[in-house]
Amino acid sequence: MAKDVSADNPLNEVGHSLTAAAPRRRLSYDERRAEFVSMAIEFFAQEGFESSTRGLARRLNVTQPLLYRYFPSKDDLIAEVYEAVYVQRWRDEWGRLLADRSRPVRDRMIEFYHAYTDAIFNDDWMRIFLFSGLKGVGIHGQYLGIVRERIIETMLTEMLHERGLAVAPLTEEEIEFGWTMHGGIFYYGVRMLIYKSSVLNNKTFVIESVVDSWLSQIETIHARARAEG
Amino acid sequence: MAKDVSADNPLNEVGHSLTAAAPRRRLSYDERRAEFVSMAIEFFAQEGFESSTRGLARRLNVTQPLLYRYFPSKDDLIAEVYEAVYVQRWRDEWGRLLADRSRPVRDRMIEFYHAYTDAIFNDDWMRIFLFSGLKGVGIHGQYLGIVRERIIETMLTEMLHERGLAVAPLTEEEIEFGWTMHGGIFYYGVRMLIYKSSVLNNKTFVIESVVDSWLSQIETIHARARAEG
DNA sequence: CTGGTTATTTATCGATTGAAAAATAACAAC
DNA sequence: GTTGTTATTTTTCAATCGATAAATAACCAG
Repeated sequence: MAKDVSADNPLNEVGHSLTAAAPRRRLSYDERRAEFVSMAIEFFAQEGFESSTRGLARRLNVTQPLLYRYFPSKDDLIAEVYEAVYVQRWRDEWGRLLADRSRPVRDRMIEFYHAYTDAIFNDDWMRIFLFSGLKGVGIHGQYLGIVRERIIETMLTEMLHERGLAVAPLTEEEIEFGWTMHGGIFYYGVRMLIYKSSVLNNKTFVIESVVDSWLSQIETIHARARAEG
Repeated sequence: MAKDVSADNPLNEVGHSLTAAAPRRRLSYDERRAEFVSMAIEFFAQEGFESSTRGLARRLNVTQPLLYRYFPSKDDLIAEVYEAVYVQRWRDEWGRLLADRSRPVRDRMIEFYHAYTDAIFNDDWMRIFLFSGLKGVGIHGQYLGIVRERIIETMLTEMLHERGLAVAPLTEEEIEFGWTMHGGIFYYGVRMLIYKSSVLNNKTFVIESVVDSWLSQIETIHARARAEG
């Protein structure tokens, strides 16, 4: 009987390893595991989390059952993908940057949004963020809580402080208005990376115009919210 | 041999039709078909398009092969779902409302966004919109083209006309700035319906503050874009 | 009631899925 | 080299997938 070269087999038709030319360096268990997670991020971001473990193994040039040596189940692997994307790519210095009162708030906000969008405006991050939202993954809510606390509320507090306005407590209206600024910038990334629309190739313009637009109105929001409070 | 009550079978354990109490009225082929599409919208929006035709049939209280009497394939059914959501829910009067020069532009924009969000701020629409974006479905790009043409560009043209400013041609910067307003409002719906965040329960506030914020800045954008041209 | 037509179910197919068990290959220590 | 350990593959399974064909049930016109 002819040898069954099945889809699970990472060898090519003549039976030579596809990686023979560059024999894989022997990695530690943890390094190999991290390598798998890293590739899984890219794979699931492109193909969706419903894609098969066989498809992932093919991309990794290994057989599908090998994945089960490193991860108990597909769901556990997916959980690690979320963790790697949401937790590991968050930079604590973003919060510190926004709170640095030696600089004008506008400068800080613009610099923050440049750094933040540098981190999230890529296929992997954007697609996994939307996938996880649609699937109701718990870590998603935590992430948005952190954005609110460390980004939205910090920007509001700093702006009100700079203008000598009453800060605490922030109103829900002010925070919601902060989210609309955040959403305006975020949606630019969605159109570019998810919908593949042809967008204006000028991120600086988008960030600055949204921030300036927001700054021009926040004082009115502030005053009205307190008056009606 | 005992009767096999499989998952495909819409009868319960004792063999009685689950709809026996309310015998289904005999519908025409087209009505029945529309009923299936309508339920499919809800089903796929909740479960994702990777969910099985058996799951859909279970919700419809019919057997899975019956779906293939009305739709040649799962992909064809999905295409009809997109059609129903994207095409049938679009209201041509939105464009006319925005172009009605007997009223102030701000009023028109706010009324439009109330009507538009009334149509799209629901689970079905929002989830299918995001699902289709992630899957790269073609109709998605068409839809965004229509939004740009009939909404974004119309609002810009009307606003510039009302203020006696040069209208044609609109610059890419002005249009991109229009998208940021749209995105700010859209993201409010995403947070509410996709991420299930607790948002401010005041859609009017969100619409009016975003529109006012945009109106306060658009003239600056306009002047700068023309100067740098 | 009878015959024909349409709607629906039953039964089944081959392909693919996540996962487990067992066999083998690669490597390190001695 | 020999031995023990780890990494990887081979083989296989039951469940589930989209889809087809055949059988049955419901309905309508005469």
